[in-house]
Amino acid sequence: MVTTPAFRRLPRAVREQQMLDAAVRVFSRHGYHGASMDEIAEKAGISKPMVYAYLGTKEELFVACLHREGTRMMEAIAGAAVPDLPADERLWRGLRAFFGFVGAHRDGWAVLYRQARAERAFADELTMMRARIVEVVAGMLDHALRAEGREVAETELEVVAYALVGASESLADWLADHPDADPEKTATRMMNVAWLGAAQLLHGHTWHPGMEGM
Amino acid sequence: MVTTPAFRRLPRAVREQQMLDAAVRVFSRHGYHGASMDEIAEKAGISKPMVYAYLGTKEELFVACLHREGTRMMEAIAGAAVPDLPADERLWRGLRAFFGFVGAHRDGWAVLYRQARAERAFADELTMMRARIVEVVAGMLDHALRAEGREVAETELEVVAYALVGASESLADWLADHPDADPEKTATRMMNVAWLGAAQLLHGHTWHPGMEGM
DNA sequence: GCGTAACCTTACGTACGAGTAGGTATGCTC
DNA sequence: GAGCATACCTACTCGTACGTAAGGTTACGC
Repeated sequence: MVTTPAFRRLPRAVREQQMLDAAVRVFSRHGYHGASMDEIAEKAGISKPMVYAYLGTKEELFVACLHREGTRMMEAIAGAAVPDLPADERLWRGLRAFFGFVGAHRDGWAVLYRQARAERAFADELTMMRARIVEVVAGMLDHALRAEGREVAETELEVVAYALVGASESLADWLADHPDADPEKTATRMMNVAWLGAAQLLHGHTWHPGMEGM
Repeated sequence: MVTTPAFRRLPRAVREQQMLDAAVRVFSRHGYHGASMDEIAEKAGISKPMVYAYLGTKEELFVACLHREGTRMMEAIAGAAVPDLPADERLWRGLRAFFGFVGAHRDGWAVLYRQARAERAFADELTMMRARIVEVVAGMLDHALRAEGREVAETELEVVAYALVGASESLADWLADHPDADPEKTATRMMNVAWLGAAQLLHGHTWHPGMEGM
């Protein structure tokens, strides 16, 4: 008696994606520690040893999730913020893509990101990803500055870029916690804070202690 | 034979503080889950049942840490940002106090910010604390706006405030990871981004889609 | 049609860490 | 200096979940 098995065998590449899908869902629901490999396997419709065979330990699995989702996000942003455009146009498109992505993956990306920050083991991975974005933003600012004949120390630039990226991350977090919020509007608000502040810097205005009330 | 005991008995209040000190250190080093009650007890120079007797379960212990560090931070900020000063002066003093606190209590900050965010169980506590800060910042902006006869929707204000708070948190995170960085300088940089951007808003300049390159 | 390799499973070892039972010493009060 | 409350300890239970050993099943090459 040959019963057609409910779930056919599938090639490795397909299963891996199913596992990653399940892992992202479970990790984002229960957190890194709260998630169990058993549940991930179950949600992926597969047994636990397969997960270990394909994606390795829990830690490696989480890194794989982080990597896939992070790459997707980077691609979404890179695809939108094409070079050879004015800096503000690029920034705007980049922000819109970023918030669009986060808005579309509320359960996935934002939560995964939050988890990664808490664990020392993933700090490096995270730092590298953020560094790439900060570099891009700093590059935009630098480009715009040079176009106006100004120049700013690299560290200075980096810290400002870091602040802008941080503000975006926080708004992304806020977005993830407010399901009915509009990503587009959020991006506009971020653009207001970022660009108006940056524009001031571009025009040589800086604030320093002792000039309060001016 | 009466050997003087190496560690004398201490009143409850003192031991509780020692336990909290140890807990903050351990939590910030290994994360909420990575930390073990045994290690916390050991670092506090006491045995585990005492921790349970005084501060309760692991979760309650963490909340106690969160509460103490959070209160300290709030007090540091509130003590600096006195009312009845111009908005920018208040913002500057608040920022300086904030970054000063983080610089001096890097462990406490790590617990508050990185660990508490990851765990759903502590999200509420965190959200409330942040909400209080956002409210204060939004109040500053609102005050400054009214002084100039302008008015902005409350939601708008809140999101901008949220972005500024987020940027500060990120820079604080950066500060925590760079032991040789100067809190004062970091505060100045944050002030630049925040206040120059906000000043633009105050003067009625806003950015909106479609005005790129202007 | 048959072997081989890849796919997939059940069932387990094991370690770690939260929380507790029950007992000992110390200092304070009268 | 007896009694009592409080500080404190050693040594244990027990659940949970990571990671694995060893064996069954399907597809595919030849």
